[in-house]
Amino acid sequence: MAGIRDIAKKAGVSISTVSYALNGSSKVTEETRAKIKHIAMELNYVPNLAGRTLKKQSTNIIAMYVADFGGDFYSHVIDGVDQVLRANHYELIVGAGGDKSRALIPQRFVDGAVILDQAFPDRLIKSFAKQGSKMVVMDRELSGTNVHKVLLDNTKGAEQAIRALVAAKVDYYVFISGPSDSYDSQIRLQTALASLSDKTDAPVVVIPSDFTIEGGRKAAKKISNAHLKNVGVFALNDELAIGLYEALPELGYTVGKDIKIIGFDNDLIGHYLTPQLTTIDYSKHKWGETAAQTLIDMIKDNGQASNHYIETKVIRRGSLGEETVNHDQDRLSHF
Amino acid sequence: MAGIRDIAKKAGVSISTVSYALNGSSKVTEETRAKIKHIAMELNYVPNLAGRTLKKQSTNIIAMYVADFGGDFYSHVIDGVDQVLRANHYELIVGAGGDKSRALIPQRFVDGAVILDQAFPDRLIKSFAKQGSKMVVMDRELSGTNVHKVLLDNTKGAEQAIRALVAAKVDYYVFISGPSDSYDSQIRLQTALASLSDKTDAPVVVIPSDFTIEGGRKAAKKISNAHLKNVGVFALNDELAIGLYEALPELGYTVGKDIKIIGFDNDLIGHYLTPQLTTIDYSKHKWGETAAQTLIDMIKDNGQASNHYIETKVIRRGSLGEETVNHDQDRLSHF
DNA sequence: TTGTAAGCGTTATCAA
DNA sequence: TTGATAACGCTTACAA
Repeated sequence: MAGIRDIAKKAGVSISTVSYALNGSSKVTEETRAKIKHIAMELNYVPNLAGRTLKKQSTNIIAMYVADFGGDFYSHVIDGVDQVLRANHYELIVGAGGDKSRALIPQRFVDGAVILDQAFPDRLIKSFAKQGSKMVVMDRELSGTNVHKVLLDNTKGAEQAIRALVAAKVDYYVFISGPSDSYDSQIRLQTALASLSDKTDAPVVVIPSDFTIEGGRKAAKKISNAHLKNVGVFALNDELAIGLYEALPELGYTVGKDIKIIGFDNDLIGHYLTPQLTTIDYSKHKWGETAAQTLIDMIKDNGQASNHYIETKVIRRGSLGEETVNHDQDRLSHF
Repeated sequence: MAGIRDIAKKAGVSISTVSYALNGSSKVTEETRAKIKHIAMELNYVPNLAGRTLKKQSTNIIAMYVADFGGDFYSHVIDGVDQVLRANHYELIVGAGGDKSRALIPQRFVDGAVILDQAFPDRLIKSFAKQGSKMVVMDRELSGTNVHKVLLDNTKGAEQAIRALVAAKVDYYVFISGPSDSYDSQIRLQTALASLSDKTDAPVVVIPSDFTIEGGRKAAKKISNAHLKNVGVFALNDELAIGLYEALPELGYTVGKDIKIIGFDNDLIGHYLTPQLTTIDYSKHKWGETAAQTLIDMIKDNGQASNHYIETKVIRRGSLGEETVNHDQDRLSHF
């Protein structure tokens, strides 16, 4: 492992000259710089990040934390984050969850963090912030010094979902929720309940679930057991809706006819279901971009940073019944 | 940012005592240790990783590089990697692609790397290996000092696919390939061609493509333009097959009837297509586990490390025609 | 233009 | 059992 000293020795100069030459300082002859660069190349020199970090107290690396890598979701968000960071000369690493990788933040191995992982405790975020680490959260109501939030506009999204569902003229309503500690689930459910009671007196059943396909299957059984017909379901995410699609046929329901479904997230799979799933869409990519930009603003400390909300819109497809479908917008809707 | 010196000062001891106390050395009274730990906690002390790394020359962090985070694929592989690393007290970070994050390897920011990204140049891997970095590759034929490979058994998988396709009794064969620089694609295509010519003299058309859904759509048009009927398609990955499913109906084809399709990868979406997609499956999770274990063996240098191949199997579903389907094994097949 | 030397936060050797 | 100190690889102020 060649270091700066090896280069210095071989070039017959001091280590500071090497450092200057390699870091593009103008204090050095183009001639010596050339010589030094040549030798560095020969020796396969790579600067040791630990040494540099120790001195500079910054790494230009940003960490992002996600709950998992599954499904057609995180990839777009991460991509958005990555793109903006790259344009600003930051490097992105993604934490695969777990306690130890979270420690990279206070350990100063990263200059900042983007958090989209409900399992990342509020307590830790607050404590890191107090110690001066900059963070952007995408999954909770939390902001203050060193923490900003960039959230999905769950409220608007849930309202749009309810409006679409009410327009489908059903007799009963069912809301299937996510885990109780999910911020998204809480807001969507709360808004949906309020919004529905504004519009109709029809009965609504809430089925607590967990945002998984399996949860959707179980919910289907509950709906069937309650003998509900002509029912409108707001599945608070698309995975639940997928589970419904899997279980409903054998329970004697036909999606789009005696059961109308709207989801949330515009998961790619919804496009392949029959009938296609009506859902609430938003730009995952832009969400990521905005989060990254906010973090950069915080780090550069130019006073630009602020909290943000990401817009939602309805993707109308067959699951609410044929009459409401609009096929045109479909193909491009995943981004 | 409290450091080890702050603690020492406050405790009225030397910094070395603090270091010993915090690192569980037996050279220190339980009493002083308790006192020091208490103060450390009070000051929100977190060891600075750069300082520690500089001294210890290892971080216990492993990097994994993937091409992207999309689809129902990487999550399982990453999960397998993560699980094994965690059990061995290593931390996983995932590189979102891009030049700079690759530099983390020679910079000794990480103790080793798992590479599943065709865009990561061979040249770099070899050069890093020469400088002493340990790596496991999952996407190419490359091994030697400091590099081992853990590969999918593409050969066996392709043979299985061809055997299944031939059994479906078609008149023509079409192979749709991935990008020409993809190792997986190369092996699958090469094996498929050899295997088919062993079994039949029926004509085979090779359509070069790119492993994307869009690529599959385009391939469908080519098949239609060639006026092929009763054709058996080996889509070298499932995304291509999905593209076929999207485009074929409007071209007058019915999957499972006049066109039989087999894919590769067992993507989750294949389960939701009509008819369900027959495909080649393998344990993505185990693949990741094996790669991680191999890397750990290399780092611990216990002579255990070796190259590995991951087994494949056929998931029979409707796309080869009804008679070959076996529904039982389906639900559990994603893992 | 180049060299000397201090210092970043930690660990580990040696002496007390 | 504890403390003083060198060392890790690099950057940078200051001296030459």
